[in-house]
Amino acid sequence: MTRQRDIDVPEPFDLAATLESGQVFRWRRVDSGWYVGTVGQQPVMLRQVEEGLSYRCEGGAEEAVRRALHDFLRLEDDLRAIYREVGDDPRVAEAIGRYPGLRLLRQEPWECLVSFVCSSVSNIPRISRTLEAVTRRYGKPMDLAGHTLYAFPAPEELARVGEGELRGLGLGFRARYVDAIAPAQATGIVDLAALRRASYEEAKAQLMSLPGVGEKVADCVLVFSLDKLEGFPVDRWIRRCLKEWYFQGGTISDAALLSWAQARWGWYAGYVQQYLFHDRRLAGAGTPKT
DNA sequence: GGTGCACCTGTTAC
DNA sequence: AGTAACAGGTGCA
Repeated sequence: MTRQRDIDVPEPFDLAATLESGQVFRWRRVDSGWYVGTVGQQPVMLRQVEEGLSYRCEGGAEEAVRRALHDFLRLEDDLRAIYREVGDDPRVAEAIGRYPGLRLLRQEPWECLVSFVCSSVSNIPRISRTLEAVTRRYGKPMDLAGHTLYAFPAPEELARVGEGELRGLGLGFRARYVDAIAPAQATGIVDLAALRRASYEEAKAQLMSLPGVGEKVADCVLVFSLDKLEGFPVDRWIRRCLKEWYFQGGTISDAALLSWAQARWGWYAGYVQQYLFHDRRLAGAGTPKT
């Protein structure tokens, strides 16, 4: 039996911008403002309403889901305070002004890791499609209010699949990485949960020891799932807009851009990156080539 | 430490 | 219609 509840959320809050800003790839909009996805292993529906946020879940799970949502949506983050800290930068202020209420999410580290390994030289629609294919094929199916969704397969489950089959699902050259990372997780070579308590540098070094995980993917996993908000993923879009806005289009390495951004924005770097990325991507301001 | 290239594959641009 | 360029990068010479 599906139950519906409401939850208070801090202002500002924008569910659509948050779920559609390229942090998560398996949430989908269904009808009349409702989104369906999973939080933890639970199927959940979310809809923003005037008074806050409504959620639907399986009866009996209401309280657990409420707590999980608080975690997932990072409701403890005070966006107004963050805006005060970084809003003195006109470019950042502009992006904030266009998407007030866009929040970082606190994702399940394993799914987040696989997602961003699969993101390299790809695009959001394709990432969504291939992750959806993987979960349909190997994830446990669940039903909520007539919608079928799938749990993200555990490392042990993906470890049994094999590279060839992953390629068949559309992962391309990324299949080799996932095929190597899954057994490493399954056997505990890297303990993602423990990385939450490690320093940014230590956690990043461990992530980058995995095949298919470089600076950029590591920072995505750190910001989106491991509470390291000082991470600052430098992708094509960010590289381009930073060079253009702050370096007069000059030559500067990704490593230098990263240090510069972290020195400038500190713990808020992850938030700034997400606003700049989302804004730049939707603005479609020219196609970056390097 | 920097540069150049290959890597899958679906879209989009000429 | 055919082809090239491009996409939330990474690994390796």
